[in-house]
Amino acid sequence: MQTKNLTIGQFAKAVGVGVETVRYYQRQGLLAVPQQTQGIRRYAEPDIRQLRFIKNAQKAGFTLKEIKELIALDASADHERAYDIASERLKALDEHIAELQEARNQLNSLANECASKRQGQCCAILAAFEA
Amino acid sequence: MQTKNLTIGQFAKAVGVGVETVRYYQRQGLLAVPQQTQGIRRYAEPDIRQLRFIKNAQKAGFTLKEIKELIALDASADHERAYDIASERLKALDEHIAELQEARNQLNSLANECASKRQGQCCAILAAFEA
DNA sequence: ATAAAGTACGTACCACAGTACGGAGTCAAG
DNA sequence: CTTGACTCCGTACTGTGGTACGTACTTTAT
Repeated sequence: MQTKNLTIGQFAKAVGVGVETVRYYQRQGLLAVPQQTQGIRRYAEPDIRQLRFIKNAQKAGFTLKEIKELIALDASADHERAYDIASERLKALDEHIAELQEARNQLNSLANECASKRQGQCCAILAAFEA
Repeated sequence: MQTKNLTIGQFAKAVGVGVETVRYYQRQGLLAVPQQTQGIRRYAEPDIRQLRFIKNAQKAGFTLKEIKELIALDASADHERAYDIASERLKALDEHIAELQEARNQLNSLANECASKRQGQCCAILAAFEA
């Protein structure tokens, strides 16, 4: 048997989330709630793929709400809309990355400055944000 | 007069935040609460620099709690600790950027894939996250 | 056969970073 | 000298993404 063999605990562990998170996603309508057999639900491959999808989309910066929309789109095969959403997210992602890059560089030069003149009453890190 | 001339509304506007945000930061101990004259507080340059500092640090990914610590460090001149915090944040920032970069590239190739074969029942975006 | 571990479900709670609201006071312009 | 805009203050509420808790039931190992 390779289908419907996982309990919620094994299922959650397989994807690296907590049991409560699985239940939370189910409540939010992000994850299908499988039929229960004698009061216990069983999870299988499709469920794992679904949960992984959620986690991957989350990494790409989608909110759970957006992910829910994506899932709905999957069902309705609204290709156009999915593309639009992805493009939008891509743009936002690029902007966000650029911002972080900027912040990173700023912080980096501050830290270097601080490291080099390890004597003054500094502190460049604290002072320079104020500029 | 160029000192203590701004009301909270002008002050907030000068830095691009809401009045309620200013008050929130004051409650959180991130922003000094100036003396009030006849019931109205007045803000000046140092306050603006302080608020800008908070906003800049936030852009670098510091939480308000961490920013509060940084401010306290500024007062105590704990140079060492500030450097450590900055280094830590820098590392986290690099990791975060790498993650986003990864997610971005994945999402990008999905979107391209989707755009090129604009006919199949696709949808690569939705399908490929599942892989 | 019983104890420990796991599950289902509902409700409550958490951190984070604000945002909104209501009442009372103040200040500036007409 | 009143109207409207702004301020102060406290408390409450929001959204996001979970986490925890208690009760009842089931399953698994001993």
